[in-house]
Amino acid sequence: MLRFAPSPTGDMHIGNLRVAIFNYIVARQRGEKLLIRIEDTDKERNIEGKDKEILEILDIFGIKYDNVVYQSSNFHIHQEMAKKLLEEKKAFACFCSEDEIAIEREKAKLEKRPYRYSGKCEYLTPKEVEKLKNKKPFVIRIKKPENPIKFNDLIKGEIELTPFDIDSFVILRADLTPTYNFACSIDDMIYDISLVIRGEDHLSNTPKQIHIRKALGYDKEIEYAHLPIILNEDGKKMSKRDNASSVKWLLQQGFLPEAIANYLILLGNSFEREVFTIEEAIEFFDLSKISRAPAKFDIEKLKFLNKEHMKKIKDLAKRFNVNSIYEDLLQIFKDESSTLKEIKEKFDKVFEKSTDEEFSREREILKKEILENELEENYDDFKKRLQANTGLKGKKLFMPLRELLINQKHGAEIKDLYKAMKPYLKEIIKNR
RNA sequence: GUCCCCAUCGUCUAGUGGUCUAGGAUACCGCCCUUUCACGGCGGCGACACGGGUUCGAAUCCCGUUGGGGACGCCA
Repeated sequence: MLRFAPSPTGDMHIGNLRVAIFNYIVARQRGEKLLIRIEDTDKERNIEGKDKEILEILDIFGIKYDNVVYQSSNFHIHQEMAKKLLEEKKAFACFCSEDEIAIEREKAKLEKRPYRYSGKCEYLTPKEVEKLKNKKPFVIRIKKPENPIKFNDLIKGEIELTPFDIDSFVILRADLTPTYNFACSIDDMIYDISLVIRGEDHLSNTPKQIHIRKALGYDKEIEYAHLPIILNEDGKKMSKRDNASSVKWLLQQGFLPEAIANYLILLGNSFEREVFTIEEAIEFFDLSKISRAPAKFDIEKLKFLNKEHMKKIKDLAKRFNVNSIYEDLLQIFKDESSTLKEIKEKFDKVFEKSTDEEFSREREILKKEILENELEENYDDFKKRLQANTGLKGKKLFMPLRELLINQKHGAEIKDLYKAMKPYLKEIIKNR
């Protein structure tokens, strides 16, 4: 079983979505199930409704999963496991206050050395522990391992972390809730996860999680693949400040889910084809071939892919919830737009009044001519008549004419527009 | 600061010692099409971070430098 484990603490990030897509693809390739695990261990930061939003987004992208679980519902198991480690002396109660730790951390920074837990509470006698337990709040720390922890990452290769870098870290908070690493490690164990695909920012958590399971006596090896992170234009990690990092924002901008998914799969990869769907990618995607270097997000390339995927859409009127007589016009706008939003903006403009001064006189002449006569079947005949009866020609004919049609000076060929708009052309021009 | 990861056109990448005067895509520029713009067709610009090795031969292997990124929470 594979899993996608988002925390419900903010908008879905494209990096997260990429992780979800890859988990889905690989689960399908391996014929394994996909579990969605909502990591809601931090009560303070959980945002009401974000879990539903995440599931909706997975749905929009066509990511099918077999089950959804909430990490908080396993708290009792996490607590039991912590108790077990405590009894086996693989973990210990730590009475250091947050202030004390903060001071030590500050000191380490000043001395330009990495902060590590002092080990102060590790060797308290059982009697001392009992005494302190009644007086002070405490956390549970797991003892750091005796030997380095090694694992083989499917993307990064062999990774090793020393006991010093793993450190004796907190597994249970003072309020008895588990920390991320502890809950995650145990849940991966109890749901029998075979492969964890996640972002590179978790790379140094992995040895800690392996250490936890080893301490619990779980021998089965879980495979890992850590994806390089996505950088913004400036080469920094994409954050909430970057609009494009939000899946919701991209969707609002009129990017198709198919195109976004396509782009996220393509990023850091190379295939024979560049334009494809998630389902098609299952055929040729290879996790081990992802570039190990972080990649910059390029919205221009996304636009290109969006255009490609938009070509396939035949029911734009339905998508925009407008009368199907406008389908042909929408299709013309589609050819010159790179997002749905762009199409819609061009379409909406057709129904607005023209305010442009430059050709207002020519527009009036043409408007009168068009409204007073029957429309020709053929555009060329229509054009000839306008030319003959108004005396307008060249730029002074075509620019105002296009403005009458679509309220823009530039755009698709008038011939095509005429054909598409003929049934309702007079209506539009009347209100222009 | 410490640990870990990474390094080919602006961007995403192909490339696993000779087939590389480095291929593709995108972006950009030009021409054609179009009485305009876009689409489409054709073409162009553009990269092996640097310095040492190894080798007959290095984008490719090794070392170093530089640069970038990630991690160092009772966040996930």
